[in-house]
Amino acid sequence: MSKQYYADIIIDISHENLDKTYQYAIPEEIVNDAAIGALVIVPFGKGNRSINGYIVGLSEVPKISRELIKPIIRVVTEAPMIESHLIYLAYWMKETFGGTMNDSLKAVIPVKKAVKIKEQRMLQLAIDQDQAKQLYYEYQKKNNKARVRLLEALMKESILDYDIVINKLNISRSTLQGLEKQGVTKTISEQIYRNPIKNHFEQSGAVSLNEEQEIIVQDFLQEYEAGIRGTYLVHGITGSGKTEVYMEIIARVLTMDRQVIMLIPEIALTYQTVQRFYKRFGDRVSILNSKMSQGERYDQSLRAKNGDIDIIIGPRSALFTPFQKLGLIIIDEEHENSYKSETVPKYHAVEVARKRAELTNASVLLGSATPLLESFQKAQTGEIKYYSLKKRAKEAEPPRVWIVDLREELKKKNKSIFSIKLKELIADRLSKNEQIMLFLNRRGYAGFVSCRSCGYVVTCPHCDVSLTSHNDGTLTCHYCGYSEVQPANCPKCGSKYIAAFGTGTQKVEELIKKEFPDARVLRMDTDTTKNKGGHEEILTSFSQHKADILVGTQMIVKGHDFPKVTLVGIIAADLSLYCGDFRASERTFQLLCQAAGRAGRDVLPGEVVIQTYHPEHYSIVTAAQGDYEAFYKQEILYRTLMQYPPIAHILLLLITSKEEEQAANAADILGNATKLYLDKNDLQAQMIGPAPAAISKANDIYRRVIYVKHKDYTTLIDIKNYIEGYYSYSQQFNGCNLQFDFDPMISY
DNA sequence: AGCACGCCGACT
DNA sequence: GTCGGCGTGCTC
Repeated sequence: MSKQYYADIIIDISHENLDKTYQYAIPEEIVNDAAIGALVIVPFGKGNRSINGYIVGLSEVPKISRELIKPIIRVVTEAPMIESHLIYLAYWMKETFGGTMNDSLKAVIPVKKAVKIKEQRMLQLAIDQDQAKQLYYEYQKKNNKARVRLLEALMKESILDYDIVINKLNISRSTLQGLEKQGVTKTISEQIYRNPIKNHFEQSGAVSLNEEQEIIVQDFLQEYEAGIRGTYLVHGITGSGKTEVYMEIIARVLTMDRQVIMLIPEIALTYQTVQRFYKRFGDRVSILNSKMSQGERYDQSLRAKNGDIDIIIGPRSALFTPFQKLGLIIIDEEHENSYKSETVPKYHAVEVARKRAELTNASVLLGSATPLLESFQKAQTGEIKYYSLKKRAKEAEPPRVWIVDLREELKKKNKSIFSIKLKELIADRLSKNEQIMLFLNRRGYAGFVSCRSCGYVVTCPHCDVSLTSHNDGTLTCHYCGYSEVQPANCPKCGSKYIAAFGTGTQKVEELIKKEFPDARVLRMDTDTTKNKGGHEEILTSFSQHKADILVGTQMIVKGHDFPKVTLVGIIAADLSLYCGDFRASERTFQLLCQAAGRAGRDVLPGEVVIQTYHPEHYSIVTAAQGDYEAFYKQEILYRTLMQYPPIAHILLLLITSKEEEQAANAADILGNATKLYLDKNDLQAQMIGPAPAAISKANDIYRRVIYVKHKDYTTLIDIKNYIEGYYSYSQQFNGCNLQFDFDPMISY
């Protein structure tokens, strides 16, 4: 007799109580078909009624007593469903990026709870008032308390919300069922799709492409129509018209009866972008964004599944839109950090997109002005196909870039945060009535408060970070939101010389107002964009020239075109350069390129001032020249030397616990286990740690990290699997949490 | 969601 | 006793 296998199955009934897995036995004759993701029919409940389910896990061990486990009736092999694809994708994500199957399923399958929100169920009388009255007395006589309660309510209000009836009126489902069967009441469920797009746009046809764009479109489509599928990278400088290329390609893919997912960074999901797509593709397009309710998101995925739409535009999560005939996934600005998930499984959208495309015979199109080093390297080796767009679509001249050495400024006795050059150019633009953007790289450097006599820094009592000072005299923690009043005296030495240091956006705004009292200044940061439309509001009023200067962080350099901006000032370019992260140079380069790209988008020529203490650093020099390839050559050298991604790969283990000792112990144990595993298997991997994380405490939770470096990603996955197994079988990690991150994009 | 079990008042 | 209404809890 051969071995008995078991399958974990999620039941295809939309109900919270059933939102878990059940174990079924796999009959021997269907073992080969019972793969993860497969649609199966299983007996369920007391009456063993046949119900659809999906296999989400396989094992050889029964989790409950064997007698209770029923066998699977059959595997449905005829029609592979999108659900099967997505569940398999979830399984692949779990294996590749770590975490449980549950974590992965949550990322991939829209929340089941949303079904309730979507289905606005109402309860109505199925009989007229007179009959109702009669029944009412009858029930009263029979002392049917629940029925009396319900009828009373229904006679007063002819239509009631189903949930209110159950919860507020305390009517159980069995009561309702009885009445429904007798034809006293009826439930009506309306499925109202919430189409997030309210306005109707005028349709517009194809646009004319320039030669560069045309070549890319033709080449891509030629391969596509020949049935070739792959990954493509469009490397196009800012303003080179990548979006037009996408639209042409999308239009053609649609005519071939395939559907399209287009990912864009949340921050770029502006009215402008969406509008362009609606104009071109009408109501076959839908969008997904974080401001939408769960119900709205669920609706979109349902519309996609039913084939009511062909294009979905959205952030990372749109990757899992259940299109039946997916033909193309586009990832715009593929270098953006937001494409990496911050929660388990910590996947990167580019990798998952390539996997999903592989499963559904689709192509992937990546676009960026500053591609991920990973992607560009793959383009170099030919693993993905490379296209470049070098011309600015509007024939605008590239901006003139000035690198200002801040050390020289000090020598010239200029103590202001604005260099002489920058001040001169600001004054010039103000006089010409043109606009200016001042960009501040805020990372870990927003006005922390320290004592000038003893050096004490005010830190968050719950997190291992310094507090940030705000104009209203409070100090806030950006990790947990903790806030306190700024002390007048140093809590440690009592000195009154305690003040905010560093340059926050507020500070820059203040200083600008001092230097140029007549300039109208707008500030954009997390403070001013807190309320709903804050973001859009500020950008709109700036584009309408209601202000001369826009001061802000990262967010001002992404998306949005401002034709009248002819000067971009980068206050301190190297703030992101030495943050102890192997991607620091790459990120600095990206930010500088983006910021520079904001200047002179239209006919007016633009200028950029980069202020830095490291004018000779290659990421600053190459960014000033707008030379990606030069940057790449330097950076890949560094990555090779240090064995960093994409040359080698990194597996990060994050161990957290409310107790510092527990976290430390667990990290030590896992460190030893890892070391043993590496030695035993003779793996030439490098292990760093265990050590406290850079942010060693966040929200009162202590954090330890272990890094493992190795040439092969697959080896790291093996290591992860081993540690994951070790961790889950061992009892000694109570109160701890373990997370994995491959080739991290953020510092821990 | 669907089903059964057990409690309770009412009726024969 | 027994029947029907009603609430609750479980489903591999």
